[in-house]
This record gives sequence, C-alpha cells and structure tokens, in this order.
Amino acid sequence: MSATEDSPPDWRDFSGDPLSPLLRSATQTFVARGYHGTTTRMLAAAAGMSVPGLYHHFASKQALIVAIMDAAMIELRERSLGALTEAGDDAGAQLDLHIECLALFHAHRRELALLASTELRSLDPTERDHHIAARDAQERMLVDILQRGVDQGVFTVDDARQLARALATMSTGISQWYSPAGPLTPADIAASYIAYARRLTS
Amino acid sequence: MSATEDSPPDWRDFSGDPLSPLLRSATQTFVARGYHGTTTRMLAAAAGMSVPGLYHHFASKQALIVAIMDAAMIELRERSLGALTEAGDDAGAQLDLHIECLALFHAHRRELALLASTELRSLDPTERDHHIAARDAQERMLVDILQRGVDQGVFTVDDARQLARALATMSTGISQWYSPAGPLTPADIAASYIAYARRLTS
Amino acid sequence: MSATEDSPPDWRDFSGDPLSPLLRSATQTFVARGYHGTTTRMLAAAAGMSVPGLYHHFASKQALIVAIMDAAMIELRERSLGALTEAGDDAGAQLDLHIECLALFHAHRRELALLASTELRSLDPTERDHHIAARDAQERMLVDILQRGVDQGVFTVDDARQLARALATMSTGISQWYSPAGPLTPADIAASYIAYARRLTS
Amino acid sequence: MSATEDSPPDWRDFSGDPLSPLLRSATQTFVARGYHGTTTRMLAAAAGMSVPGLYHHFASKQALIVAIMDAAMIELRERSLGALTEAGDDAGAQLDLHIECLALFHAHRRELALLASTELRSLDPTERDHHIAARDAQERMLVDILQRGVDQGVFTVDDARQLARALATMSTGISQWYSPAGPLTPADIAASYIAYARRLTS
DNA sequence: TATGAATGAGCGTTCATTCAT
DNA sequence: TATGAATGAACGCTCATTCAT
Repeated sequence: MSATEDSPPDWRDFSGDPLSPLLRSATQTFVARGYHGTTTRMLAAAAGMSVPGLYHHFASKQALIVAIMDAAMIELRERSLGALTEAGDDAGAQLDLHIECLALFHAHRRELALLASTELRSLDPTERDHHIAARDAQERMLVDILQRGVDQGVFTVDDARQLARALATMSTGISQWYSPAGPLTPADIAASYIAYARRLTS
Repeated sequence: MSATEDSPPDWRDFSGDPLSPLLRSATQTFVARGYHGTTTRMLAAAAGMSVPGLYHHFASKQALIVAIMDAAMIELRERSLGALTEAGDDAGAQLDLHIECLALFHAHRRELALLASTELRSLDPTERDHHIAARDAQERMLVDILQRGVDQGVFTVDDARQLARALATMSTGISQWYSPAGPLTPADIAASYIAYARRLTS
Repeated sequence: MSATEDSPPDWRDFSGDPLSPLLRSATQTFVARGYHGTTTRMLAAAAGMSVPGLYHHFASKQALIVAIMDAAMIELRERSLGALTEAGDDAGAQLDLHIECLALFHAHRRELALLASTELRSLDPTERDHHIAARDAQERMLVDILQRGVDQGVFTVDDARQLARALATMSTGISQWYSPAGPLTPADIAASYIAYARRLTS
Repeated sequence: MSATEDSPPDWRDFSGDPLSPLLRSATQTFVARGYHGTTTRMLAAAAGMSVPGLYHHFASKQALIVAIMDAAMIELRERSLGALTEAGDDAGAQLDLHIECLALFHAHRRELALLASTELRSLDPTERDHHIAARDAQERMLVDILQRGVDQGVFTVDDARQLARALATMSTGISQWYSPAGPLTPADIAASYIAYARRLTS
C-alpha cells in the first residue's frame, strides 16, 4: 500500500495488495462459498499448498479469516483517516472525500469488503465483538461528518443518522455489483456517488 | 398475506406471514449462522421437532432454504407489481411507490431479505440460476422506472443503471440495520427513502 | 454381578460382567494398544459398529475409557467392602479376605485391572484426580488392615506401609501374567496369595 | 555404568546413567504420556532440539523407544548376572542378591523399568518378540533360583513358578510407587524385600 | 550439523440423511 | 406421523517423516 511502513500511504492508491497470496485466495474462496461452506482442503487447493502447509502459516481456519478481516478493517480505517486528513475542516470536503474513499475501497477491494460484512457471524465471540466495534466506529465517522455539516450550516439534513446509513449501505453495496470487467472504473463510480451524496445533503 | 389466495393482496399489508413456523425458525437460524453453519439438528431444535420430523416436511436441508428463498422472491415480486399497478403510468408515482415497497419489505421482512441476498451462493446450481434471474428481473424494474422518468422528462438522471443500483442497495441495506426495537417504523423509513429517491432524481 | 441392584452382591461371584459388550471390546483394544494407540475406527470395528454408532452411545473416546475405569473402580471397591464386611473385626480374617478379594479380582478382571492401572495418565485432569484419589483410598484399606493387625498384636510387621505396597503390587501383578488358559484357577491363586500374606505378617 | 567398557561393572553401582540425555528425556516423556501419546515434537522439545535434530540421532520414533528398551533389558540382565556371580552356588545367597538386584534396579531405574513393562505393546512385532523373550529369560532366572533352593533343601516352596511371579511382580511394583523424595532409600527397600523373600521361602 | 517448511495419511469427531419401529 | 438408532462421507486438524537450505 506504500513504499515504507512509516510514510503515510496514499488513500487513493490501490496498486498494492495488503493480502498475501494465501490470504487472497482464501478471501476468494470464502466469498464464493462462505466460511462454513469452505473446507481447509479447498483453501489449500486454492493456495496451491497441502493442508498441513496451510497450518504452517495459520493456526486454524478461524485464524485465517480473522487475519483477512483484520486486514480489511485496518485498511478501510487507515484510508478513511487519510481522506479525512486531506479534507481539512470543511464538512463538504470531508463528505466528498469520505464517500470517494468508501466507493474506491468497495470497488477495488470488492471481495475483502463483502467478506468483512457477511462473515462477521462466523468469527469467534471475542473477535466478533472486536470487529463489530470497529465497524460501528467506522460508521460513526460518516454520522459525525453529516452532523458537522449540519452544525456548520452547509448541509440540509433531516436525520443525520438515517442518512448516514443510507449513504453507507449505498456505498458498501458497490462491492455487491461492481465488476472490473464492467464499463465503469472505480473512479467513475466514486464521482457518481459523490454527486449522490451532495444531492442528498443539499 | 391475504384472506384468500385469489384476491389481490395489499402490498402494504405485512400483518400476515408467508412462512410456516418451521420455515420462519429456519430463516432465523440460517441468518444467524449461515446455511453451511446450520445443522439439521439446529433446525429441528429451533422448530421444536426431531430431525426425522424435519425430513417429513422437507426432503432435504437444501429444499428448506429453497422454499424460503422462493417465498422471499415471490413475495417481493408480488408486492412490487402491486405497487406498480397502484402507481399508474406516472414515473414519479412509480418511483415513490417502488421505493416505498422496497423499504417496507426490507424492514418488515428483515431476515428473509438478508437470507435471500446472502445465501444465493448456497443454492444448488439450477436453483441458483433461477433466483439470480429473478433478482435481476427485480432490479430491472427500478432501472425501467428510472428510464421511463427520464423519457417522460420528469427525472434528471445521468446514468439510470447506476442510480438504480445505488437506490436498490440503499433499500436492501435497510434489512442490515433495521430493528423493530428502534425508534423508526418501517413507514418512517419508507418516507425518508422516498425523499432520498426524489432528491436523487431531480 | 447380582440378581437385583439392591441386594448386596457376592464379592466372590464373577459370573456376571459389569461391562456392556461395547465397553468389553473397548477394554480389550485399549489394553492391547493403549488409549492413544487405539483409534475410534478400531473401537467401532471391535464392537461391530460404525464409528458414528460409537458416538451414539458415548460422547467421545475419552468418555469410553472413563466409563470403563469407573466400572473398574466401583467394582473393586464394592467387592473389597463386601470382603471386609464378611471378615468382621479380626485383622487376620480381614487380611485373608482382602487378599482373596484382590487376587480374585485381578485374575477374573484381568484386562479391566490392567487398564485401570496403565491408563490413569490418559484421563483428562479432573477424571484423573478422581481416580487417583479412589486408587489411594483402595490402597489405604490394606494399610489399615495391617496396622489393625499390628495393634491387635496378631501381625508381626516392621513397616505396615511398605508391606502393604508389596502385597498390593504382588496382587495387582496377577493381572499381568494370569491366563484363564493356564493351569491355575483364580481360586488357586487366591489361596496361594493368602498363604503368602500370612507368611509375611507372622 | 563403569569406568571402562571392558571391566565388569558393579551391579550395585547406579552412579552412572546408561542413557544419553536424549534417551533420558525421551524416557520421561514416554512414561508420562505413553508411546502413542508422545509426539516427536514433544520429544524434541524435551531434549532441547528441533524435530529434524531428533532424526539425526535416531531413524524414527520407534528406533528411540527400541534403544531405550534395549538399554533397560541389557542393564537389568547384566546386573542380574553380576548378582548371580557374586552369590556363588548357595541358593539362599542367590535369592538374596537377586532380590536385592531387582529392588535396586526398579528403584534407581524407576522410569526405565516402567517403560519396559508398559510399552512392550508399542514395539514393532520383531522387536516385541525379542523383548518378550528377554523378559521371559529374566523371569526364569528367579524360577531357577527358587527351584535350586528347593532341590538343595534350603527353601520350603509349594509352587516355585507361582512364587517367582509373586516375588517378581512385587519387585517390579517398586517402580510404580518409589520416589527418591520419599523416606526410603533404594537400599532400605532392598533390605525389606530380601526379608520378604526369606519369609516366603522358609 | 541443524532447521524452517512441507506433506500423505490418518486422527477424533460431526455431518446430512435413512430406516425400523 | 414421529423418532431412536444408525451410517458413509467428510470435517478441521495433527501425525511422523522428509528435504532444501
């Protein structure tokens, strides 16, 4: 995601991939068949390894999905914070860049995002709680931006909470239908969704 | 859903339940744990029956989820057609009632809708193809309404297909967060979403 | 072991078998290969069942060996108490009957006794503690008898504790070499061991 | 066991250890968990080596236990022969020293002796046959001594074979309960057991 | 010599499903 | 109609062992 771990990564740059080949293939299989519908033999075959080879890298099937979901959570959080920082204090700019960030992420990281929302239920209780908290914090960012815009007098919004949910599910929905083979680029989609967000707040 | 099977049901009336008690409890379990994460023992226990008792009513675990997904598909289709009929020829009215219909369905039939979108992958190939086609047809209704509004000159829309997907995922997203214990009624939500749709088409 | 559960069983009567056929065959296999060297497939094959058939009767391989070891412990305890009751207050009679009881048990219940001593280490911690306590209580019976004989002035014994261990291991050793195909009956062996015990206490 | 390999070792001297550190730690682990309950990882960890390091010294887990059991068998045989040689022709002296030898060995070589008796079943068939033959030869030594004493008219024994088994299991039993932390030294125990043997043969 | 990484085979256990009763 | 008992197949995982380095 960036040249060095220390330098702040560009939240618009998706040229890298935060997942190792094993986690990448596991993500695809988990998305296609679900956590419980995926066997360790499938995961091994998809990664071109033997089953014990899998266990050499991860302690369990659960550890695999936890690693994937951690990666998803961390990447989205860091990108969102990057967008917020770039936006400065203006709520309008914050909304634009936040929506751009969500749209880019859910298009570029289609499978990762799908998995993160679908398989929360397959996590062990402790991990599940952790990820639910992270998801809630992520969703609060958008509520806060909307509320800030209302306070600043730049947004016309009835119920910030409700609109935040509409905008959020609209954006996460991208990963349900986006295909890199389609006519739209992630940037195209982001531009449209920014326009939607502006209409819904004015 | 209606007093008799023949009379046209009211698409706003959710007082009935299209699912038998067995299918209703199965839906809850499938939503909570996923198709592959649910065992027939869980389904039997949730329904208060023995495992062979389950097989008396349904030929297999697969037949159970197919029945549930068929019910979801049929109910949404019939309600959508009911809304369209009531709306008449005006694209603006069609959009309002279609969005109202989607919002009401995804709030009132929260679990059914969640299952229908999440567990498509768990269906046997033939059934999956059938339901994917039905889902696509369902989504096309909204595209057609938007296009009709553009053609009638009452909507200002750049890309009808893209906006349809945004409106659709926004609406289906309701079933991801709606709770009957929350402050909003399904009708409240529908009203908000109609307003969102209007803003996005003007 | 007795006609009815309530009537006190005869501690010399080994015509019955406290183990079900499944537990009996499992005992043989565990003795022959050890707990960890025995697979559930072996146990199922030895019992003429399928593997899930095994799990229909017992929750786990561990539950099987626990049931066997419980049966061994309970049977030896009840027989020992029966012998003690029959002996009355005389320490000489108590020693005779206790040794007879140990000899008969370790000959008649050869495999059960072997298993109970060898596989203590294979029990889960809680069960292990329970059985170690029971074994210690069993061994204390002999120490107490010897001490009583010393107190009554009928035994000439240097160190009751040490002699008790010698007599006990000598007796449990029977199950290491006894074979029903050999020339000696359990009663023959018991008679000899009573004589040994008398010599060692006079 | 002795300063040089050629000089006859003192059968009462247990200051040395016939086992290499690796075999010693393996013996402890095998005793604690059984052959099949012990993994090569446990063996390596107990010896402070890596698993392949283990295989550098021994071709297999089986080779390890065979080496241990060979050492046990050889040591007991050599010590027994040493005791017999020292005893000369008198059956009474032979019995005393043989019992002393057994007692010392089963106290000093507690774990080795336990392993040798418990894990015969875990040996490959060829090795098992070999060790069973060695064990039988070892046991015959005691039978022969008793018979010699009867023939010489110095022992009063009904059934030499049976008494030999009682004396043998009594002695091997020492390794089941002896602890160096306890109040008795191996020499104490040996003295007691010699006294027991005398009582049982007079 | 020593080891991190790998694997075929098999472990204890559970699955969806069936059938005698 | 309902179920206690059963099972072939497959589950997640670990085993003893190997080999490139």
